Amino acid sequence: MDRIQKIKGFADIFGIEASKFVTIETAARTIFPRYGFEELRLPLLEKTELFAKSIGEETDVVGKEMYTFPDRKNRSLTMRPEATAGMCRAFIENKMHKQGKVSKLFTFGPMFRYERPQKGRMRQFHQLDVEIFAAPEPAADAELILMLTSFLEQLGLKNLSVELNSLGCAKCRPLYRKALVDFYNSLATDSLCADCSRRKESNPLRVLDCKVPECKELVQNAPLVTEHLCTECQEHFIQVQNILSVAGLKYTLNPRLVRGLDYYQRTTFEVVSGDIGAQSSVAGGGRYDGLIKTLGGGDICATGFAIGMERIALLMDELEPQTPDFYIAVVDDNAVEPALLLAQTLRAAGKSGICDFVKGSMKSRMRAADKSGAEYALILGNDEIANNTVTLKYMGKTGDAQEQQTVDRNKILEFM
RNA sequence: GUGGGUGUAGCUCAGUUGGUAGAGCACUUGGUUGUGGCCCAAGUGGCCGAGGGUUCAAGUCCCUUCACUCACCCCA
Repeated sequence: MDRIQKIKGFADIFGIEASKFVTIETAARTIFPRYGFEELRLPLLEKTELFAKSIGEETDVVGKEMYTFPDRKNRSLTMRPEATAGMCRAFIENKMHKQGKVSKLFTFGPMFRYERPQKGRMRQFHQLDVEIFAAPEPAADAELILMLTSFLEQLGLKNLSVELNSLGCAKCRPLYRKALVDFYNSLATDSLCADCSRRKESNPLRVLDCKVPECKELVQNAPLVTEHLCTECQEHFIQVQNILSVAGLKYTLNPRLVRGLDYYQRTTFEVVSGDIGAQSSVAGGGRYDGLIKTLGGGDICATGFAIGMERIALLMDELEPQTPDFYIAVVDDNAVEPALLLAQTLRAAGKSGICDFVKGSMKSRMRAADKSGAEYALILGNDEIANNTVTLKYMGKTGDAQEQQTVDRNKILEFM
C-alpha cells in the first residue's frame, strides 16, 4: 500500500527547526512591542480579488503562483501569498484607523505560493510581517529599517547587507517607467535576453535586476529611478537616508533594487545574505501609500516589511537542546506507579523530567537515563519502595566523583 | 514552467567487468548479585524509490514514472 506523503513544497517542522521558529516568534513578540507594535492574527484564506487588486494582476505572484480555488458556493478563494494585503483589509474592515494616529501592527504565519521548491523557498513558507499605517514621514521608514536590522542582529545573524532604493510615487514613477521603456526600445532588437524582452513592457523595472551578463551590461546605461524622482520623493528619500546615517546603520544604495509587487512606492529596501544560496533575500519591504485607498479605505499611507522565517532560520546558530532535570529509572515492576507520582510532584515543583513507563534492567535504565541527558537519575526499585526513599545519582561528567545517595522520597527536592 | 544532480539499513554512505547486498554511526541484549558514559561481544534491521524491458542471472544495462535536491524564473 502506498503511504500518503506530504505534498511538494510543504514541510513538517520539528526538532531543532521548530525551536528556531519558536525563538523567532518569541523575539518578535518581545522586540516589536518595544516599538509600539501590536500583534494581529489574520485568516489564511481571503477572497481572491483582495490579492489581485493589491499585489497586481500582472505580477507572477498573482498570475501563476497563487493557490486559488472555488469554495462550495463557487466563490473564488486564495491561500494568502503574503500578509500585507490581509493586513490592509483588516485595518480597513475593523476601522482601526484613528484620526491623526499612527497604527503599528505585526503578524506572522504561513504563506502559500505555487513555485518550484528550492533552498530557502517552499510552497508553504512563513513570514513575519510588520506594517505602519498613517505615517507618511520618512522617519517611519527609517524606524522600520532600524527595527528590522536590530531584530535580525538580536537573533545572532551576521554578514547581512541592507539595500535601499526609492521607486518614486504615482506622479514620477510613470515618467520613469516610460523613460525606461524608451531606453529598451532604443537598443538593437534581440539584444536583451528572452525573459527581458518579454517583461520590458509588463515590468520594465525587473529588467534592471536581470542576472544575464549581456543584460547587465546593457542596463548599465539605463536611466536610474533616482534621477527621475520628483522633488517630494527625492526629499523623502534623502531624509530616510539621513536618519539611517545618523543612527549609524550601514546600507547600500541600489538604484536597481526592484520589488516584485505592484503596490510599492518611494522607499524600498531589502536585507540580503550571501550565505543561504540563491534565495538570498532575507527580508524586504517598503512604502505603499496608495494601497489602502485602492482597497476601498481612506487616503491613508502605509509602509512595512516582511521577513522570511525559513531564510533566517537557515542563518541561525544551532540551539542547544534542552535537557531534563531528572530521569526516573524504574527497576522493579511495583515501582512504576510510585515513579509516575514522584515525577508529577517534581514537575509541579518546576522540574522537568522523564519517567520510565515499564521496568527494565539496571543497565538499560541507566543507559536510558544517560541518553536523556538528564542531570539526575532517580532510581526506584523494591528497596526504595520498602523504605519510601529514592536513590539519586548525579549524572555529570565528573568521572570518579560517583555522587549518589538514597534519600527520603518526600524530601527529594532538597537534594536536587 | 525549464534545466542539472541524487534515490541502497533509522542516519552518512560503499557496492568493483551484471552473479539474489555491506561498512561506520545509531538501536537492542550481554560482559554474574540493582548503576550510565569508554571498551569488547552478539543481535535486530533493506520489495537496493516504483513500474516495465534485456539477460540463465539486474542494486548494477535500457525505457518510463515518482520523490528529493540545487539552479533558472520569482520572491521573503
